[in-house]
Amino acid sequence: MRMEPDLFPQSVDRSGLVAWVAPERGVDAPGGLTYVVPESMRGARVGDRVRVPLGKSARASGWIVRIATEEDASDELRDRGLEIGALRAIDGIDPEGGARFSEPMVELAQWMASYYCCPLGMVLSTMAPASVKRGVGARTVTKLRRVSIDATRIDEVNAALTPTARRAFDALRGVADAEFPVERKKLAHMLGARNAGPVNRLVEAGVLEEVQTTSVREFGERAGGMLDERPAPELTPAQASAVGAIERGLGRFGGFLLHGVTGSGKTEVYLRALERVIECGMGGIVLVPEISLTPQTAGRFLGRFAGKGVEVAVLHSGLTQSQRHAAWALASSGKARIVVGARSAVFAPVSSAPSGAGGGGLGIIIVDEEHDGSYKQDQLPRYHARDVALKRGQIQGCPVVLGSATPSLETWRNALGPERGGSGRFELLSMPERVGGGRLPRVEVVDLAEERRREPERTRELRAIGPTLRAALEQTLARDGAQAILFLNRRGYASYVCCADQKCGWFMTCEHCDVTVVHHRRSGSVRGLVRCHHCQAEQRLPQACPRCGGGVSTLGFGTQRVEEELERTIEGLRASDTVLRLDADTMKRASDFVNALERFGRGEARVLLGTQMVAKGLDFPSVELIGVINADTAISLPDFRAAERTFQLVAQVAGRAGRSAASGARSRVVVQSMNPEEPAIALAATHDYESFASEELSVRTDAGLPPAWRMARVVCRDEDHAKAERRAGEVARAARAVGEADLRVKGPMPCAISRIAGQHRWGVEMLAPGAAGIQRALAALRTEGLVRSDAKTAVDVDPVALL
DNA sequence: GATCCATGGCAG
DNA sequence: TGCCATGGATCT
Repeated sequence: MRMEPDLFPQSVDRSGLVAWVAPERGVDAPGGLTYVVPESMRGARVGDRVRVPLGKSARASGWIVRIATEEDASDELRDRGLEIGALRAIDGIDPEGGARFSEPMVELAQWMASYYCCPLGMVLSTMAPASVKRGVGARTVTKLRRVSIDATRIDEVNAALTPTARRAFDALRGVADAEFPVERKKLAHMLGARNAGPVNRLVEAGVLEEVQTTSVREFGERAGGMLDERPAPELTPAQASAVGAIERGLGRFGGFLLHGVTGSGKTEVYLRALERVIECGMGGIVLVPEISLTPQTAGRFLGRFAGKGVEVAVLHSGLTQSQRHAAWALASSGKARIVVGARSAVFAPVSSAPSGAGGGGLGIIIVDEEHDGSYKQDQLPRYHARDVALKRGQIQGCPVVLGSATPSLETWRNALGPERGGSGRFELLSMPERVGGGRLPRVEVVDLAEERRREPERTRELRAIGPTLRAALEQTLARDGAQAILFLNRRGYASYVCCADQKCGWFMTCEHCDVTVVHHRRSGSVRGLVRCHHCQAEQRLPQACPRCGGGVSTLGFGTQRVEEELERTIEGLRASDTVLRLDADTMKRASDFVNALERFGRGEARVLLGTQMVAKGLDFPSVELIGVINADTAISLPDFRAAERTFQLVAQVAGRAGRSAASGARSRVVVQSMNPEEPAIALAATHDYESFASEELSVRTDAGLPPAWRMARVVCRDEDHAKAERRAGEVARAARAVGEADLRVKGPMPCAISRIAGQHRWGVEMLAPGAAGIQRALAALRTEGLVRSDAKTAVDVDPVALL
């Protein structure tokens, strides 16, 4: 038998400790793999990033998630069939980066790994930015430290020094301990030397010694950008009472729903709560949807705290790797006590502030626009940042404030008392009025069918913008400087490519996906191309119908086509550059978006036309018209949340209007719809969230759907249709066999989009009255290896989109 | 009968 | 994730 050197753990120096390590990738061993802690790593702590041997000869990075003495661990290991003597040793601390976690964060990771069915190491890996793990932007600097010298040796040392070095030695005594370790140049300057020479002599004489310190480059412009230093306004009674409630909740866990209509001043409430947290010596995290993390938003937070000497780290997608690392380090060291960022900022190391920096830990987490879908990650681990924020608040004992004008039904239900069908878990803070007595804009819902009939005979062509919206737009443009925002949730030119002959009924679909394709036009090309919005595959626009040989036509309006229509048909928009189109096709990078918003803010364009991107948080005082070109795009999707999404979208877009006193009175919101009677649209138009929510909540409760019940979904993918179906079938059968009371298992069934990028998709839905039931069922399946999340299986707990 | 390659289980 | 054992399919 051949002996591997690694099989002699007796030969490693051991500290009598074993550590459980979660390797960064793949390995789904609950609780991690066990290793011996070598003597050289005596001080190892939970959360340290280490290198470990894995498999025959490979090495992997991972995190220590638990440490115990060999004695305490031996029984447990024996139960698992492991001998302490056979354990391998940790190689050492990962030399590449300093991504270590505090114990509460490791606890959070363990909860996520179990709740979202994801290997622990993978969770930890997503919790730290790649640049922090790899040490991008970190540099090692040699600094100097004072060595204590016996008084009797002072003369001896002096004798060996040159006169300038002797003077430096004298001056050294006057330097405060707190200055060390210090950089060579800086010390020379402090000692009054003209160059590093005398300092080097002192090193040679053994009075100073070199130490290696790693630091992350800091960026001077971190407080730059748009500083919004408007003075803190006086609070409205509703704001004051919300701030008061949050203040009373500081220092322990508690959930709050700040339900405030658009323009009710939610941000000011966040700022006040943060001020209190800072006064208490703690820090805070503010989460915002990725799309609304503009300099405008960040500037509000930076501006308020810049004057108070409190640093704010902003984590946005436009940062370079080393800037991201720097921002992380700033939070971790306690220099920045407030972190503003999108989804992944929920993991920011705010709690690990050293007490010396005045950081007593995490004092509050704020989740703005909590209903926003971008808080849910659509890759492993499929976590929801709002729910992770709540768990983190629970672990670290701080309040979590969820803010929205249109809360998700999940949150709404948690904020309602049991007498109204809720759980009463959160405290509800309502702000039903706009700041400064502004009125919510009056919303006109126009019936598109009716609008079409009203079109004059001579323009029989189909237009996206009906007479009412067109007239409103022309009136707005006639007023000096007034601007309009138009919203359409469809990219491209035309949404469908089909046979010109309706009797034929052919619709062009993607070769690789079970979806229709979208027609895009390119400048300089008349025919353009068709693109699949799921796999990005492109084809030429066909000239003839492949089924009957007839002509090809296109149907439906995308933003591209509406832009063209605006410039062609609206008086006052003939000149180029007056319409600014904002969608994923024109906005390739985060900076494009920022630039576009700045241009619109300066009035360089009169009309902003865009998709989702224009619905969120924008606040432009000269906007006097909001148009929703088609409110129905989401309503017929095969997803039980279709109505909720439609309501949120219409209400959010409408809220962009009349936000300044001057424009308030003139502001109009026009919503075009084929289904004006639909409650989601009609109630959004009257800003009646509560009626919509209570109606929708009772529908969901009767149907046994979230949020009344909890859901998890397993999707099996395979190139081979039969295999995908078979694997989904096994999952469904096993789920039914778990024997969990009240567990409803639906499927196997083909997903709403049954094929994407050549992969057939079959799903299984599990529903249970509470999260615990879902968790028990998933845990059982996980032990059987049926929900191992890999390239072919996706487990989605609390899914937000069912496509 | 030997060899190639895809698949699945496993790593402490 | 990456490695290796397994076994079925294919070539000589």
